[in-house]
Amino acid sequence: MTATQLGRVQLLIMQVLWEMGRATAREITDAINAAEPIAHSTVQTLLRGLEEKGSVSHETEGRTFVFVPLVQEDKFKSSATRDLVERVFGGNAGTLVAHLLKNENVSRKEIDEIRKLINRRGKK
Amino acid sequence: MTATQLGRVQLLIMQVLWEMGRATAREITDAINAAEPIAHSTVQTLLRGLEEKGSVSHETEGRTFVFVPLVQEDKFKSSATRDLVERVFGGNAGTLVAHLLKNENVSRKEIDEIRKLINRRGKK
DNA sequence: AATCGTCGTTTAGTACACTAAATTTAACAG
DNA sequence: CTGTTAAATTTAGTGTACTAAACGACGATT
Repeated sequence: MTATQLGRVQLLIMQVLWEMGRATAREITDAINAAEPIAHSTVQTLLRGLEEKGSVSHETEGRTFVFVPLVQEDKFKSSATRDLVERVFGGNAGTLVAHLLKNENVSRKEIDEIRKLINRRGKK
Repeated sequence: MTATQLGRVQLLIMQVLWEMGRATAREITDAINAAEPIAHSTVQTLLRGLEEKGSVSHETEGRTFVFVPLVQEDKFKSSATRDLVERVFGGNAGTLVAHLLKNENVSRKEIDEIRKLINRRGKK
């Protein structure tokens, strides 16, 4: 069950909220506009959709809506990752990592990070 | 550029083709039906869409179409993986692995596999 | 030869993400 | 009190994935 399914732009909105903690529709529009053009009306519509889905909530502050994320970033990452592992890599996370190492350009620095993590995990 | 974008059921079809190498529409329908119900007509429609996109091709064998995959499985996996890393993990593959180890239930067996891979890579 | 079943093809409809224009609502300056 | 501005809300249009019913071709069976 992929409870936390987000579209591309919806994810952008959530990322702004995760980073800022709370934000108005206008602030979100501006933040996204720094990277790519988007209409304010679009952001508002998507926020309503996200609120319907239970991904965000809003508080009325004076006369403007301040939106806050309800879905946790980690929860979403888990959902997205599990989805990829399940659908593309037959449910085996190791296969995904193998693919990363073999076919994707992973920097030496990233590899070192991974080795550290895996060794720490091995000690337990 | 996410050239190789596939829907959920389209991916199922491709997986059948990747596994079998070549298959008729009927064979694909049967294979998917083993796991979940799907109408033969749906499979046929999706195959046409996949052919339009250039993901598959067909050869006429007697009076039936035999479909073959054009897109390579590895290419697709790369595309899907890169998409996740880019959109969800800020372009850092190490972050994805860190997430896997921290938040997903990865079996000891899979962890051993990963360690082997990473150590072999480290030697270079 | 007539009909039957199996294909591929055409057409239609639903659902959803995304986009944005149009409308309404609310504060506030003058 | 009234006009301007900026916000929220409503409404509508587009693209795409998915689903499947309806149609047509064609060899096989009788």
